[in-house]
Amino acid sequence: MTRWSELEVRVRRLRRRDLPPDTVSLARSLIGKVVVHQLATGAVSGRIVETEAYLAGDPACHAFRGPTPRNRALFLERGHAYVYVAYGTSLMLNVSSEARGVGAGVLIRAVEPLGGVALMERHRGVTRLRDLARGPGRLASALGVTLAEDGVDLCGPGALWLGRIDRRVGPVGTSVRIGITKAADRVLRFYERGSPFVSGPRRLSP
DNA sequence: CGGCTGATGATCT
DNA sequence: GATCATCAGCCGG
Repeated sequence: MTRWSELEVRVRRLRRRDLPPDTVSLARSLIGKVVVHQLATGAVSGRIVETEAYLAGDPACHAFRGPTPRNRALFLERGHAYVYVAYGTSLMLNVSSEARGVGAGVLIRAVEPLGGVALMERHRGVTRLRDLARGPGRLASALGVTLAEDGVDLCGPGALWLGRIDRRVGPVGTSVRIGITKAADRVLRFYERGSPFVSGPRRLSP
């Protein structure tokens, strides 16, 4: 019989059928779900508290101008990782969100640290819990996500996967997306109200 | 805490 | 050559 330490939480893998088959529903439904990464040095995990939807036909979506070497993972069936480099320094973790051939995804912008906190602190070089994975670049760093994870199936048997835990999800708020210039007025950001682990200016997360 | 700035390099035109 | 789905650090209130 498996024993769970007091501080550890049971996380069950999400199957593809657990993911809503459209981008907006997926972005909303990922709030409260969990990202787990099993590394050689240990497992890290975080509870998703903030996402953004990037739709098919959306000028802000990287897939807007069609497939390229960078964005090809956005065109995979929903539930695959799309990882890319932003501003030359930060990696962004997304989940592809539509049928194969349709380019769209959900950016995971922030997680509440769950397991492997010491390892995440090491990855980030900071110890303040609130700052470990608040913001998409920090999140990828904390979870040890690299370009090697681009295109992996998050619903498969791999080391990087999505899960759920038995815990209440607070009310989900919405706002415009952060840090973009195209289609900047569309309300496609989702966050858990009241979570201190959400990124962005406070006025966007009342 | 909010606002601003410079660093930084991959990606595509 | 332009454009970034960002971050850390610094400054003022």
